[in-house]
Amino acid sequence: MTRFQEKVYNIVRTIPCGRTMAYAEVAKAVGRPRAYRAVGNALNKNYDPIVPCHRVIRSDGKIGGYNRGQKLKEKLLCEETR
DNA sequence: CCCCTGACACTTA
DNA sequence: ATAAGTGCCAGGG
Repeated sequence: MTRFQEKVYNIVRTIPCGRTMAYAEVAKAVGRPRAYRAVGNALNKNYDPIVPCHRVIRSDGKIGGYNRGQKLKEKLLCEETR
């Protein structure tokens, strides 16, 4: 586990319910505003349920991807954003 | 060390 | 508004 991913997971973990963060936002939080690609990579490799990666969406407001299936991510967001 | 990949973002056509 | 191209960062082979 690299420090980068560790930081990314930490940030994503701080995302409260009904709240979403863009990959760029997380990247800025970790100190790499231009590393949104790496952030997505980290989350993609991450399979830990302790990290609400489904709260992380694209800056466009789109769902983006999810290691468990975007459909599920969309559903989860809808449920908690409710 | 170099090349490829990836859950993105921005610019231009 | 949508599609395609380019730029970016980190990890793995």
